[in-house]
Amino acid sequence: MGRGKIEIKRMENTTNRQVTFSKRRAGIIKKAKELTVLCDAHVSLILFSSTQKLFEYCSPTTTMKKMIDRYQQVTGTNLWDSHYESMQKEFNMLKEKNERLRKSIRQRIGEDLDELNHSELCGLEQNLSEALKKIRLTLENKIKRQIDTCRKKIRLADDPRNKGFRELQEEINCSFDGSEDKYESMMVVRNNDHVQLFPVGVKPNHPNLHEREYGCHDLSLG
Amino acid sequence: MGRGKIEIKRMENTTNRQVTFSKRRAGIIKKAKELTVLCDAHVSLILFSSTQKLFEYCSPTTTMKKMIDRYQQVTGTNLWDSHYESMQKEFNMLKEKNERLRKSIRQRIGEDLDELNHSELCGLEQNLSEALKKIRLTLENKIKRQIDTCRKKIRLADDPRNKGFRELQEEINCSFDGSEDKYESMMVVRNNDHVQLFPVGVKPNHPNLHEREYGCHDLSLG
DNA sequence: AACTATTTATAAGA
DNA sequence: TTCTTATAAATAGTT
Repeated sequence: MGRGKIEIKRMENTTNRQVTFSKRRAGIIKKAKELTVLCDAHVSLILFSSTQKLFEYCSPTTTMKKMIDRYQQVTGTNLWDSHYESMQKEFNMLKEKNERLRKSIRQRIGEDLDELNHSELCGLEQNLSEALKKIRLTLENKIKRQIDTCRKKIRLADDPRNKGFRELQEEINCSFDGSEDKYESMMVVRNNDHVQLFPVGVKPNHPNLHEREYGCHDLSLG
Repeated sequence: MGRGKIEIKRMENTTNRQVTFSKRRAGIIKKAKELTVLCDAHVSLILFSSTQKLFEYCSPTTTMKKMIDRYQQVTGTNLWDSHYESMQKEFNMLKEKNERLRKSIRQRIGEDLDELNHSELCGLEQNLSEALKKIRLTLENKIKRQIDTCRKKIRLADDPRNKGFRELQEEINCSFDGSEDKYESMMVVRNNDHVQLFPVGVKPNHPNLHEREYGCHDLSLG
């Protein structure tokens, strides 16, 4: 049914194959709908294109699950059990992966180091060193940007041509105890190539405060 | 397509309905076959007539079970939910946890740092610093112990009261290029409070060797 | 189940 | 992709 007759065999031209799939997919789904309505039938249709895209139709009088349940009942095949098995497998794999990730983090915290041999310890040391460099750089850049912004505002405020000094000052305070970062001020201590940053704020400055804070966000391994 | 046009609504005449079901059933199954072959698609079709009779088609390149498994994988709907609801929940929780662990590791490698606010960055910095201290301490202790062991053995070997010098010497070599640690010797470079260790061995000493080795063990997040 | 007038689906082209 | 249209295919009503 078309301009010419075609042989029913795999269409070699990819574009053609995809276009034909689109058209015939629409056709078969229409047929399924008509069959449902005209003949009071229950129809479920699952299609995967050659590009692995999913299309489906299911009579509105039923659901995919009901159709499959019924299919099993009639055919006697039990699809659930084998599915349960495969799910169990996936589950265990995920668990293993999870354990490996936890172990990696524990080692990155400095625990369970005895299990590593020398070469692995060296690798870990190097890896953490580099990470630390990146983190300190990020931190430093962040501070620098904020200090710059601050300076600009102060310069603006100090300029005698500018009126509304009070309002500007308030703005500065606003942006400084930052809704974004929740700290008020920062102490930067530089020793060798190492920058240490201490937030100075109204919050009680427990020595392990940061660790616990970070922990809250990302180390809750439970 | 027929002697007359029909309206798409339930056919009231039972005989007619059943005849039409037969004809259209054959039609839709033929379409499913053609779609399979022409477009290299995977098709599964389940039909229940109004008399509850089952008919089915499945592309010969797959099976009903595979189609259903794939269907739920793609849709995420879990047809088996009612059977294995609790397992599904656990599975999803595990998946989420997994994602959080990965993110934590990425940050500990120095990636995705922009997502952290200042306080979190400080915490991470402190956390890594401390971990690094522990790792370096462990590494140093390991070396020290090995050097001590070595010294003892040499002292023993040098003692003129001891016979079998050659055997002892071999034992020393054995424990030194260690089945455990797979390196032959170590260079310890101390600068400030920072100890850097360079394995000196027969293996080609690529600058990123450790990182890659460690990566093999613990950073394979896939 | 077979026939056939018609409708419908669609292949190729725009 | 979407529309057009000539033609093939499906099928409703009939036998």
